[in-house]
Parts: sequence; structure tokens; C-alpha cells
Amino acid sequence: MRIATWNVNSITARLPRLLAWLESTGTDVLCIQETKCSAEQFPRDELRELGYESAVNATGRWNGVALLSKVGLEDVVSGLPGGPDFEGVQEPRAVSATCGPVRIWSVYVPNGREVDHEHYAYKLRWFEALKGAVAQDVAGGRPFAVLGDFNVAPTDEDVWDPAVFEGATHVTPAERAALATLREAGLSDVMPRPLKYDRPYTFWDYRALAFPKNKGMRIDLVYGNEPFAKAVKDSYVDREERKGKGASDHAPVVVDLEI
DNA sequence: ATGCCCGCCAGAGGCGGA
Repeated sequence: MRIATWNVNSITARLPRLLAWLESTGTDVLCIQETKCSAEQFPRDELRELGYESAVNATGRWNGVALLSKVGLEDVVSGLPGGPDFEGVQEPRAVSATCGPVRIWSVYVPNGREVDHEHYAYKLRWFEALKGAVAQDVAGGRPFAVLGDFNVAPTDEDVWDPAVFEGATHVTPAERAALATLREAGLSDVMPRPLKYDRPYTFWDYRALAFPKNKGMRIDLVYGNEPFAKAVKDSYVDREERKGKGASDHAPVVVDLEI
């Protein structure tokens, strides 16, 4: 069973690439972030033609998440139960479902913007709510995983140059502590293989030749409970998908399970 | 070559991304 997560940076702009990628990889379940579309605009019909059911939490031009599955899509929960508002709004940043033998979350954690910004405090509150919302499933015997754009580089090894990020979001002790809390609760970081170079970065800025220079970050993560982690046979970052015209600035992270 | 940002909404240019 092949599960993946991909921040597509607009599903409308990425649709031709998305459909081709799904076909070529044979992915069974895909967690999508930054759909940047309304629920009505989501391309359910095109995906259904490839055999995927869709669970969508999307409200317009910002954020938006989805789950695609060829192996069943049951007990869908849209949103983060107990999650914080931002500027009075529950943003579409989480959707979860049972896909065959596994329970899966697709999450788009708030960016944080600047350390002294209200968005950063919101990000930390969002992580706190996530920890509470997943606790039961983490502890259960069923394979369970949270996949998505966590907007945190877990260690200094997960950015191309830690000096560049001094004082910036994505690398602060508080953000990394939020990830550590998830691990202490029973989730482990499923580390993907890089297909090239030594680090499995998942994001490269569009600007300043970041991708050709491999100035990347590993911020798209797979956090699985013990039954999930035990079933993992392989995982890799599909950096090929970051190449060429019309690429997202994030690459998919693929996980193969023997389940 | 993987190559100097992209997508949204709007109908210009500002915002967000990280």
C-alpha cells in the first residue's frame, strides 16, 4: 500500500501534474495541502476517473486540505477538533479519514510568519490541539499517521544552512518542542530517503535557484504510531516532481507499507 | 541542465508563502 503527502500549492494549477503523478506512482492514498480552492472547485470528477474518492476541507484562495483514496474513505472528519481560530475563523487545515486498514490525517500546520507575529502563537496553539485530537488514535492498535506540511524543520540537519534561519520561524525551540511532544505521545518521524544528495528535503523556494542549488528544507513530515511505523517498508522524497515548468515548491513524500 | 517565484483574485498589484 502506497501512501503519500504533497503540498501542491494550488490543486487547480497542479492538476495535470497531479493526475500524471498519481498514475505513474500508483499511489493508493494521497494527503494534499494548499489546495487553494473552494470545495466546489475541487476536481472530484477528474480524480474519480482515476479511481479516487476525495475528502475535502477547502474554503477558497488560502490553505485547504484533502485526502484521496483508492482503498476506501470512511469516517471522514473535516477540520481539527478543538483547534484554534485565526482572526475569528477556523481555517481549513486538517481532514482525516479511515482508508482501508489505516487511519490518516492530512494537515497543513500554520506557517507562523514571524516569531513575534500572532500567527506564530496560533501555530503553537494549533499543534497543542493536534496533540489532543490524535491522542486516542495514536495509542490504539490500528496503524495511524499524521501526514502533511508541518512547517517545522525537526533539526538543524533539515535545513540547508541553519545560520540563515537564526531568529526565523520553522526552527525555533518551541516549534521543535511541539514536534517532540507528538513523538513523546507515541508518533515517530518516518524518515524518507533522498533520491539525490544527502538530505531528504521536501521544500525548495521558487526564488534564487534554490532547487538547483539544493537549498531546501524538510518540513513535510510523516508521523506514524507504532503499528504504522512497523509496517513501513520504504519511504522517499520524489524530488523528480519538483523539476521543470509547473512544479509545486514542495515535493511529494512517499511511504510504502506492507499491510 | 532542475535555472533566477508562483498563484490567488482581479482585471493592478498586494498578499502569502518560508
